[in-house]
Amino acid sequence: MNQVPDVLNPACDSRTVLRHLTDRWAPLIVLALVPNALRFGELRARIGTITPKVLTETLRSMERDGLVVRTVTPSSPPRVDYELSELGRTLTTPVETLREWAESNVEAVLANRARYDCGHAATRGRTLLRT
Amino acid sequence: MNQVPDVLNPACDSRTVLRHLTDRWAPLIVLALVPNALRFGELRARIGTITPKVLTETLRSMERDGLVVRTVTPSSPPRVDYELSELGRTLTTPVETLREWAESNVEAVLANRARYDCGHAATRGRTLLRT
DNA sequence: ATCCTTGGTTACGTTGAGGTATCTGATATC
DNA sequence: GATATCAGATACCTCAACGTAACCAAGGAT
Repeated sequence: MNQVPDVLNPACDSRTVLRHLTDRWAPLIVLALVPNALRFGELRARIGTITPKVLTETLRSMERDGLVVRTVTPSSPPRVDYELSELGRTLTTPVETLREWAESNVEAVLANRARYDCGHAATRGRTLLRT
Repeated sequence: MNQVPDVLNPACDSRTVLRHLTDRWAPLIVLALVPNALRFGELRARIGTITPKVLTETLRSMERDGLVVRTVTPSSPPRVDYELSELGRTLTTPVETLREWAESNVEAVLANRARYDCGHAATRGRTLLRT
């Protein structure tokens, strides 16, 4: 359909894929699954603040996209493992790159915010550049 | 405060930074500004579907984080240019990496979705594995 | 005079992602 | 029996993000 996918083209499906990758929890799930497969409960604990409902939803949609493989072991208490698919594993680099940026630039960003908030309490509203 | 920033730690600020990077429009704005600075209207046209309100909001918060520099030229019709800051430019690689993933895997993802939707229309609801 | 343009602002309405709370089904253990 | 475990399901609610529509100020062009 589209000759060359282009995220900057609003009609291109790649934009929805990008959006999906940048869902609130998807990057964290990918990061959590990079080292090894995890069970539902482990994944939940690893991420810390996600609710079971949202975790299920996000995992389902990632499974649908073929990023994650869900394996059910029908034992006495059921056991369900989630792991990155082959395609999902190719996300490792992009997501890790993002993670590294975030982690190594938190301080800078927080400092910028503080400076901005401070400076704009004074110059209130109008963009200076007088004359 | 935090010794080692870790996105997988719910309390770590790096998580909010990551979340901010994955705002709906932020990645697209970064991508649009990589080649060169753009005026408000150009940026809007480049992205295609963003409303002025949301564009303003997103640009303001990116300016606050020190990712984008806003330059006002008080001419007759006002002129405002937006460009990536030095810090913002360091986002080029992470975001481009994500973009490339999205663009080169759209087809695969769409195919996976189709297969999933098809296979699960039949097996409806219950996880098979009968007996 | 009036219109056009640029880069917004403001007030308002909507929606869907995400959260909360409670429940289930199958075993297994106490 | 009673209770715990695991992996969710379900109903319901909230809120912040996002969208829509209208408006504005200043100067230049017509």
